[in-house]
Formats: sequence, structure tokens, C-alpha cells
Amino acid sequence: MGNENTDEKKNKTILNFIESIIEENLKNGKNDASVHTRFPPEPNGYLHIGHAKSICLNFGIAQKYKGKTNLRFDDTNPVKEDVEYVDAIKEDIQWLGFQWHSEHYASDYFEQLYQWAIQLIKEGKAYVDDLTQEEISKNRGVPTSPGIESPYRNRSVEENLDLFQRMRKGEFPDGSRVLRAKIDMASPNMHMRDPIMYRILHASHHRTANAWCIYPMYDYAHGQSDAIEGITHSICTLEFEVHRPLYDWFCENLKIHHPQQIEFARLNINYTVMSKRKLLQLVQEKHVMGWDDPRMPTICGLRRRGYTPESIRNFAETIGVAKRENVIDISLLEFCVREDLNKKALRTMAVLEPLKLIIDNYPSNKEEYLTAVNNPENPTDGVRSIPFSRELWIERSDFMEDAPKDFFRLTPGREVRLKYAYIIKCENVEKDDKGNVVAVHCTYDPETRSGMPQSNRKVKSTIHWLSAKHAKTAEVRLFDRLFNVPEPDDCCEGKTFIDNLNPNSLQIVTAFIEPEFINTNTLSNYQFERIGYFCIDKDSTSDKPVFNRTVALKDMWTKKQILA
RNA sequence: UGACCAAUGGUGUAAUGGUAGCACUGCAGUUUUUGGUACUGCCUGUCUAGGUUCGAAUCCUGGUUGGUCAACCA
Repeated sequence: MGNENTDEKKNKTILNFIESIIEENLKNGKNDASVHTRFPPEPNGYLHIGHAKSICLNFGIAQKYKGKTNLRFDDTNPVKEDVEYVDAIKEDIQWLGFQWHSEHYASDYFEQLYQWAIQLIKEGKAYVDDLTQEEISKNRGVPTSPGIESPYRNRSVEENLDLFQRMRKGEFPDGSRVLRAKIDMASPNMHMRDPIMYRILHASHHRTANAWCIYPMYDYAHGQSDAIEGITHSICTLEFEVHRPLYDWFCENLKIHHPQQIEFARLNINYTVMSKRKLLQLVQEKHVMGWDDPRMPTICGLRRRGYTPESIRNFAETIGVAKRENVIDISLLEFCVREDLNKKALRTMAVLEPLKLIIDNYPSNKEEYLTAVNNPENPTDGVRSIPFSRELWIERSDFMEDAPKDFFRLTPGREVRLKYAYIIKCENVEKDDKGNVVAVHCTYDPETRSGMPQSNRKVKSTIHWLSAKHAKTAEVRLFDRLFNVPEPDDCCEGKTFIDNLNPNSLQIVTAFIEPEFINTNTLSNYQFERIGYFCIDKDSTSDKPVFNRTVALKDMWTKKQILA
């Protein structure tokens, strides 16, 4: 309730620059005062958190202004695209919590785009160029000086028509000719120097198969696709800003609906990379387990890592939208997932690095069941029973033989509380030949079981534990950041982002978990008390659960240790 | 040595000519049977030089810095 109020308030008072533009348009009655956005991925890779920003923006704006959002696959390059990606993209968008109004493909518009090209040729606004790729590139010139017009630029309409139709029929080999828009070879904007509209590509397309051997370029397809769908606001990232004059040129010269292209700054996050090409390389070179490796910034990777759709949506909302280049601190993403999981995740106890603890005055044949709270943040999640006995596992880091004064946990002569159980006192330690502590001997105070009056006694700390003879084991995958520098792309001479990979980004341990733990629903989120948030990985089996660490709990103590 | 875009604490993002606010991070404290959560407090900011104005983060001009553009990729 409180959240809804503040959200509403926020939505009303704080507009990002795109919403400001839209509200202005709405006020002026532009596009019949309607909003229709689209999310236009190319199906050549998996979606990542940067796409999530765009998805939340496009779908979010439509929701806010009671409009629609299309899903359109920008599939104009058959050699890079695949249905595998189409399916994955759709799954990711839905998992994030959005449903598109209708599903489209740029390839659905190939015939219309072709007819429009004919129209431009007839108007003398497009021509077939026989120059080689190298010649075209050379003639285009450089940004600081004008280009040179192609010798084929002034062919007759009839010849252009004939040539273009024969291009479609497949009479010419790949690369032999292109169709170009006749604009201005001297434009300071490189994209206006007679941009290529069509290239010959004798390649099978994932949807149109072999129906076409000429394919439109992005610039010739995108704006018109938007126009066909009646898109009102075509939101894209900053690098397309210089394409906008061309986007406008095609809409104007074709005399079709003219959506407004608006550019925003893409998302960057430190300690990771955010380009499809680089993510593909990580997968292909097997630096990670796959696109859905929990260390990847892909949406499927974050999902497998235990991130929730809500946490990602809230992240997208929190980072805002603007035109300035930005690098978001990874700690904000972590904050968003902790914030969400703190409310939702059931608590359980697990010991990742076990140390034996023996309660010398607890009868060896005795065992009892104690009540544990499933989620202190949500009483309706109820309670459970956990077994207690003489020999326990505790976390090795919860014991220290020679402890500094700010160490609150177990140390010889000190009392601590075993969560949900008794207050114990450390009496002595047992060591092996090399002097390593192999067990801690304690005594317990039977009057201090949780709930008893004596249990209110103040102790320095409370630690988690598991009954040694009852505990089950599980594989736990501890992930750390994939790269060990804030800007992996920022490499010195001769190095690449691969050289910045963190060799210790995955650590696998065998841990003890509560014996009653039977849930094997992939993706269920848990909090291992005092450790972090974990979720069940798809590699789990009924006899061997596998957990992924989503994110560690904030931990003042270990932070202090690292700094010291 | 071109065009376009941008510049607010460590990181993001507001303030739409009128008190520079919010979130994250960091630091300190309160509460706590999680060194978690919650709560409180603190640190830290308008790139620069001029101009317009009673008043400028905001408008104008110059500079500086950063980004984008020279695929038959999107």
C-alpha cells in the first residue's frame, strides 16, 4: 500500500525526458493522442540486462499511457539470425512480466519494402550501383571531407528498374550490385551519403527460407516497419541518433506514417560486458557454461542466478533514463535483488564450510526438534521443525581461537546462541597433528532453549548450525563477478576483455543443508541464514540438490576483515 | 581536424528562470535470536570563462572533456 502510493506519486511527479516528450505530444493531440511503442530485437543472440532496460522502458511507457507495445524481430540479416534466438527472446520478455500487443517480423514486410523501393526508383530517388564494396566504401569518403558520386548514380529509371528486378530474381551473385538511395554524397552525415538499401544475399532466412536473395538494410527496414505498425514513438539507443535524418528521409519520401525516433543512453554496468558479440564469445570459447550461466548479464543468466523479474524491473526503474553515457554500479543491481528477496525468500540454515561442534553435556542419545521461523519478514510463511543433537556443524568462520575484540562469535570461554536452540559456551578445542582445529567442545545451558525465560539472556551473537547426524548435503555454487576490473573493455595494448576475466568467479562447495529440505523446484529462492540468497539450479536431482548463490547478504564483519 | 549528442556528489537520476532533492555506495549510530532487515544521522555535487536577468544547474556565446558516425551488421 505504502509502496503503491509512493510509486504513484513518483510516476506523477518525476518524468524522464521521453515521458516528457510523450506528454507534450499527448497534450497536442499528436497521433490521435495515442502511444504505441515497440521492442525490436534482432534474433541473433540472447537478451541481456541492457535489453531489459529497453523492454521496461517501451512496455512501461505503453502501460503508463494506456497504449500498446509490439514485439518485432528485426530479421533483415539471414546469415546471423536463428529461431533459437526468437524463442529465447520471447521467453525472456514474458518472464520479465510483459506481454506484447502483437508479434511481428521485419521479414513480414519484405514485399512492401520491395514495392517502396520500386517507388523510389521510379521517382529517381534510388539507383542500382555496380561498384564493389571496396569502391563504395572508398567513394563514401570520410566524415571530414565529402564523398564522390558513383558513376552509376545517374542511370535511367528504366535501367534501374530492370536491374533491381533482376537482382530480386537472382540473376546476380552476392556483392555484385546494391540498391542505393540517392541523397547527398557531400553530407556531413555519413549515413546520408547514398546509403545502401538492398544487398544481394543468396542465403536462407529463418522465416522466408529462399523466397528472397536480396535483403533490406536496417536503415531501409526499421523506420518503415515502425510506420507500417503505426508506431508513435520509436525508442532506440544513442548510436542511432545519426541515423535519424535517414529514418526521417525514408518516411518523408515514401509519404508514410512518420513515427518519432527518440534516443536514450544504453545501460552499462561495471565489472561486466554488455555487447552481444562479447557475450557470444564468452559462450563460444567456453569461459562460461552457456548463455544462461549465472555469471552472465543475460536475462536467462540472471534468472538462473535467482534474480526475480520484480527486482530487474525495479532496477530498470531506479537507474532512470537519460541521454548521458552512464555506468551503473553493480551494487545497485545487487541491492535491488536483496530488497526483493528479503521479503520473499524462505529462510533455511546451511553450513558451507563446516566445523564440528560437540556439546559435551548434551546426552549422546538425545535428539529434539526445535521450531524455526520460515521468514521473519512474513509471518504467514509459518514455522518448521529442525532436529538438534549433541554433534553439530557450524560455520568455520563462526569460530576463532584467538579472537580480536570485535569478533562477536564463538571463541574459548565465550557464550553464543545457537539460533532457535540453546546458549552454549566454548570450553576447549580439538586439534590435529598440524595444529588445525578439527572440533570445538562446548557446554550448553538447558534453561536457555528458545522460548524459555532464561533464553533472553544477552549474548554477543547468534550463529547458525545443523545437526551433524541429520544434515543432508548439497552442491553449492558460489559465483563472484565475471571480471575483476570495473571496466573489462578498458584494456591496455595487446589485451582484450578476456584477459580481465576473474579466474575465481565460480567456486563449488559441498555444503550441509537442513534434512527436511525436499523442494527441488528450480528457481525457488531461499535465504541461507546469515550467508546469502540462493536458488535451486536446474542441475539439481532428487538426491543431490544444487544451489546457486544469487547474492551474499551484506556483511559488515567480513567487509571489515577484508579491509583490515 | 567535420557533423551530431551529452556534461549536477564516488555512481545514477531530479529540480522545466526562484531553498540543488532522491536512490545506491561509503562512514557513524539505534533496534535485532541473521554482524541481515528496519530506522536515524553524516560525508560528498551544478566542467570552465564570459554574457542576459532582481535572480541561472536551467537561457545565450566561446572553450574544455566525453560519446557517436566512415559494414553490402543491427
